[in-house]
Amino acid sequence: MVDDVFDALGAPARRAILDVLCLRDDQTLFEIVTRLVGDHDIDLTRQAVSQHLQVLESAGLVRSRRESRYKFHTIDTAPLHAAMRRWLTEEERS
Amino acid sequence: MVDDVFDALGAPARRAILDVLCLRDDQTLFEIVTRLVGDHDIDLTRQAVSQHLQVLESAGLVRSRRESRYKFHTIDTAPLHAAMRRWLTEEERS
DNA sequence: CTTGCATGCAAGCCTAGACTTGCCTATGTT
DNA sequence: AACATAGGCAAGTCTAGGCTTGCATGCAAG
Repeated sequence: MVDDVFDALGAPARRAILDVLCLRDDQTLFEIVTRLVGDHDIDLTRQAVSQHLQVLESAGLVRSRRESRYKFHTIDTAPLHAAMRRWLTEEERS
Repeated sequence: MVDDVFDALGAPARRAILDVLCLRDDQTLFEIVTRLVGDHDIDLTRQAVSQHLQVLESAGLVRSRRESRYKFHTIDTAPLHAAMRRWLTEEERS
């Protein structure tokens, strides 16, 4: 579970997707692609971003909600907190 | 810089190395290899572990100290703290 | 000074996974 | 009905990097 989080964060493209989702919740696949190209100079196809979102979702870092033909994606930082405690000392875990 | 940290954490073997270094500081390459094989069922050659240590060191997650023919490795969690703040909200950064 | 131990360097192999291409489904619009 | 939009699926390509192999270096002990 924690390993999935670090594997997901291993790809720069997925970190950029989290950056995009961090600024605004409930974004569709097309919105994310548009912002990646426009704001991050990352030129990926829609399918590539879709696959990255699947990885992020199965790692628990992204939650999605289907609404008619749209699918809205939202970041979930909870798994991040759990993952980071792995190498912290006792007092650092606060 | 922060990207280097996440790239370094992307490989399971490197996370296991950090696990080993987390339990005890100032371990040599051979000690780390021995503990990986014994405690983590990770069977890597000395050279593989050495290369992983270089990646971890250039990411700032491991500091090393040379003493005659031994090289001692120590974990440094400071870059972790900086990296984790990337997707946290304002109040979460505490 | 030879032998053994701890590590470094360089080159090649080889697989995981990042990315694309092409086609398909579903929903909304006209 | 046709058409456009939002997304999914599956198969193939191709490169980064994880890992190995072989040799070199540096230090210590006998």
